[in-house]
Amino acid sequence: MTPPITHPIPKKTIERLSEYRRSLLSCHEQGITHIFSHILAGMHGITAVQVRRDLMLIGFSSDTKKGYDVKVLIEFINNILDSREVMNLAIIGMGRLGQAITSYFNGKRRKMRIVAAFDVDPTKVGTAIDNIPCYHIDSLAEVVEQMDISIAVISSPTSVAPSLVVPIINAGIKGVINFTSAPLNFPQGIVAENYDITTVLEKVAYFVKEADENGDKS
Amino acid sequence: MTPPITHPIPKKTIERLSEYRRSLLSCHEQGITHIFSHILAGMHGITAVQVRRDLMLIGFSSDTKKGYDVKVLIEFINNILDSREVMNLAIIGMGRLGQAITSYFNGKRRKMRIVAAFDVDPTKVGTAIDNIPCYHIDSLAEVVEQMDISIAVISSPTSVAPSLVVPIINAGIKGVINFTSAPLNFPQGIVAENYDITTVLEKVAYFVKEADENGDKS
DNA sequence: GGGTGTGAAGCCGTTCACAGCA
DNA sequence: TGCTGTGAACGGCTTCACACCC
Repeated sequence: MTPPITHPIPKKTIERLSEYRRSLLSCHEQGITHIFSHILAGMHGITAVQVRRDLMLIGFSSDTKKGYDVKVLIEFINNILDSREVMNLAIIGMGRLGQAITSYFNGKRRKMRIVAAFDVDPTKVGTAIDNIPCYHIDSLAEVVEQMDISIAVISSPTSVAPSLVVPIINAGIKGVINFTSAPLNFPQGIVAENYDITTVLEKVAYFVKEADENGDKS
Repeated sequence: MTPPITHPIPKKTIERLSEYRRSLLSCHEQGITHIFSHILAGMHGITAVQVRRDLMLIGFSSDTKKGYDVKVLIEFINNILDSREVMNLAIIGMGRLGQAITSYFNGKRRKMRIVAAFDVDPTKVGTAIDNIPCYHIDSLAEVVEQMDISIAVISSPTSVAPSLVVPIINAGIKGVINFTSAPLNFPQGIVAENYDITTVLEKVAYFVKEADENGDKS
C-alpha cells in the first residue's frame, strides 16, 4: 500500500504531514470520520489550498466529496512517514531537557522509540530513568551497535556538544537532532537538524519588538 | 547607532543573526578580533555568500579587507535583535521542559529574562524554582500586568495547551512560543511560533529512512 | 453551491557570477 | 590574489485561478 513514490517530497510538506497526522489522530479519537481541507487547514493556521497541495504531492486523493476519510488518510500518512521497522533513538544528555523529551515523546509513536540514554553523571549511569537505561557516553558505539540505534538526540549542555560529533559519527548514527546552542556540522550522509531553543526565543522577541515599534495599527 | 532600518529583514536572516551572534561571542571570548565570511559560514554549515548577503540585508559592511571586526559586528547585531528595554518572559508549565528551558536560557542574554512561571501543581505554586517565582495559572493576567511580561513560553502538557490560548490573549501577551504538540492559533497581532519537538523527530526519522532506502551511495 | 485537484503565476530565499577593492 | 558586495538567475514553496465533480 505504500505509494510508488513519485518524486521527492519537500521538507516543509513532511513537517506538515507530521502535524496533520496528530490532528487527524485526535479527530479520529473524537469519532470524526471525515474532514474537509479547510477544517484541517484552520487547525494549523494555514490555507486549504496548502493542505490539498500537500496531499496531492503525496498522491492522496479522496473519492468522495464529503471531505477526506480520516482513518484512510492517517494510514496513508503512516505509510509515507513511518519506517517499516521500529526506529530506535538515543538521548545524549539525560538532564531535565533529555527527560522532558523522553516523557513527551515515548509512547506517542509506534514506529519510533527512545531506547537508551547517555550521560556522564555517575549517579545516572547504570540506572534507568523513566524506564530508559542510562549508559556512559564512552560506551556509545557499543550500545548503538547492540541496540540498533539510528538517531541521536543531543540534549547535553551546549559546552560539551561539540565533543560529541566525532563519537556520534564513529558510532554509525544516521540522524541527529541537536537541541543545544552549539551549531554542529555533520558530514554528508548524516541527517542533522539544529533545533536551538535560544534562537526561537530571540526570533519571537525580535518580531514582538518590531510589531511594537512599527505596524501596531489600532 | 541603530541602523535606519531599510526594509523588513527576512525571518530566516533573523534566525541566522541570532546564531551568528552566539558564535561571534564565543570567538570574542577566545580573543579573535576579526573573522572572514567563509569562516563564520563554516561554523554554521552554510555558504560565505549567505553570510555576506545577511550582513548586506542588515546594512553591515566592513571597511577593512581583513574580515569583519568581531566586536563591531556583535554590537551591530545587538542593535538589530535586542530591544531597548529588557523583555520579560513567562514560562507556562514548570515541569521538566519548563525548568530545562529556564536553566538553558536565563543569564544568557542581557535583554531577555524569564521572570515568572505558571503552573497548577500546588506543590509548585507559591514557591520559587531556580529563582523563578511560580504562580497559579489563574493569576496570569495580573502577574503579566504587574511584571510587564510580553512573551509566554508554553511548556505545559499538550492536552492543556489549547485551554491557554484565551487566557494568554486576555493577559495581553505579545509573543508566544509553543513547545507542545497542539497547534495553537493566535489572532493577528500576536507573534506565535509553534515549535513542536515531535515534528522534528519525525522529520529526521523520515529523511533517515529515505536516505537508507534510496541514495545511500557508497 | 461547496468542495477537490492542479497548471500557472508569484514570491521568497539561495546561489551564481562577477565587479571592485586592498 | 583573496576577500567583500551585489545584480541577476535559479529553485522551491505558496497562492491564484479555474476546471471538474457531487
